[in-house]
Amino acid sequence: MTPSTKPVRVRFAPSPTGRLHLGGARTALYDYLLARQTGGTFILRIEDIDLKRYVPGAEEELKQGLRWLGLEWDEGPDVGGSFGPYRQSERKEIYLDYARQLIDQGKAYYCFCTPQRLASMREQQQRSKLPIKYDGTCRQLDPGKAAKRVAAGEPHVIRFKIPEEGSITIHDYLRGDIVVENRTIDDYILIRTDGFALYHLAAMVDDHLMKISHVIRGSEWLSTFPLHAHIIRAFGWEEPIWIHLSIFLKPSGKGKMSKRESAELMKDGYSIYINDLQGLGYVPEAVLNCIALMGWSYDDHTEFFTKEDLIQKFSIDRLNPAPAAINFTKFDHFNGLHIRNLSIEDLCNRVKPFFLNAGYKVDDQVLMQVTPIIQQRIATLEEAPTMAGFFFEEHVYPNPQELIGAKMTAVDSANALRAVYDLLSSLPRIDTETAEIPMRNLADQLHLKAGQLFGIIRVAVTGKTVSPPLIESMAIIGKEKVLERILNGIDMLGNMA
RNA sequence: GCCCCCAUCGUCUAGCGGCCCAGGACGUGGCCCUCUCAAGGCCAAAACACGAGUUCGAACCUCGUUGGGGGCACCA
Repeated sequence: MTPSTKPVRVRFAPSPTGRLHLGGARTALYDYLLARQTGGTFILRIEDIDLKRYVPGAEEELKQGLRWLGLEWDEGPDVGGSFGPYRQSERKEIYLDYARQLIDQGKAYYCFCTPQRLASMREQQQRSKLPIKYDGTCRQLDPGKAAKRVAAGEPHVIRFKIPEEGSITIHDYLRGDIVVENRTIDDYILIRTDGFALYHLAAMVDDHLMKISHVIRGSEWLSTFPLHAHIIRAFGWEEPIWIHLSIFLKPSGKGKMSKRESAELMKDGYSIYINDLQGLGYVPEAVLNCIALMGWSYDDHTEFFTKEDLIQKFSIDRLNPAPAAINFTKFDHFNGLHIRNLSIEDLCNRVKPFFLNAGYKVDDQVLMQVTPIIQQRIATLEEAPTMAGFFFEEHVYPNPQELIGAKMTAVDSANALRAVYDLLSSLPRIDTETAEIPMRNLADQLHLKAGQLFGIIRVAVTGKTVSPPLIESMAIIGKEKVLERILNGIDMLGNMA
């Protein structure tokens, strides 16, 4: 059994400096699932302490993405909660207070080294192939004297004092114990010259104050994990359960997803950004299903999951720490599965904007009839207009060459179409019941294969060589328009002969 | 360069010492169904990175090598 049958408090803590991508969404999803299945709390915290990196609109996009995926947060911006504020930019003083506590206890110290000095120090270390690390100059300073320099207004930062000797054992839920020598850990800066905290302090303080029980984050934090544990232990706080998720690799499996790689993907109609996925015709159900499976599995064969399934079946015990490459073709497949899992009405609503966007005037009555016959033929919603746009068009413009049946001449084809016209116009209406058998019989009479005959009609009526089932399509288009299009096809063939 | 993490089909993964000459899924190839395209069904090719060790027995445990990844900021 999962150890988390008690209600958890988990947080998704993105910095609003970039867009919400699949990796972030997956972290948020796991947070959400854990919270929902234990009756716990899912918190959204905006990590925007660094105002210099503020990106307008990023927070909004982030929230939109989460909402689109259906990952509603219980505490955070817009919804409040009793552990706020939930934006780090509004918590500056809190962090300063805690940093000063560490100073008082001798667990942190003031540092007056200038950025220039640090840069040249690093350069030298790099040249001598030494580990790159603060050299500890200000660590030796007398605390009293340092305090006086601070009081006098000398620019300074606050650094955490890592013990010189020994090692620290930290525990990641997926990897077990990790032992790190203290001498390899840097005396990281906690508070900058401008008084703002850095992530390392801010996140630990917030997690503690917000009573976070499980920290789920990317494995890029693994290298500063020992520092974080040191900070928490310096305060004497209880540690959360740490779960470091693997990162997402590019589809090739070689290297992490980069900006450049994303641009390449966009050309193929794929994107790692949640807000793009919506426009590309992906349904949130499929996105959730896919990212859930990147690093988590239920058993050796079950792969289709709805959000409710996931809430019920997710378990951190079945998480996999190995990095994973995104497989977009599988993404398409899952999107198809979830599209087929939708009710007709639901699918109508989702597909409509894509028809509108493609410039079609959508008749809702027609759409209701069209949707069932395209449901199993589209992998993304975006494919709907190209597949079925002709249903909403007044006229259709076939390629004359395609009007000629397989192994037939233009004259043969025109004759066949004429016969079809006579047949169909004699019917009270055109649908599978009334037209299927007569049409097949006609093909026989003309010594044609059904496929040959149907092919010609298909091109004349839909304008395309590939379409939903012919007779069902004609039933939707209606007798009048069908006959009109067939006449037009006969004309086109006549002009060719 | 230093620190840390990871390692099963092309990709996502199951496997936690004998059930595995390794199971599922996507993709690929073939067949069936079929008015085109799909969907669906069936079949096939396709992997335990390498080397030592532990053990009666290793994909599973240990060590090393190799490969991949992350980090080394007054970013998060």
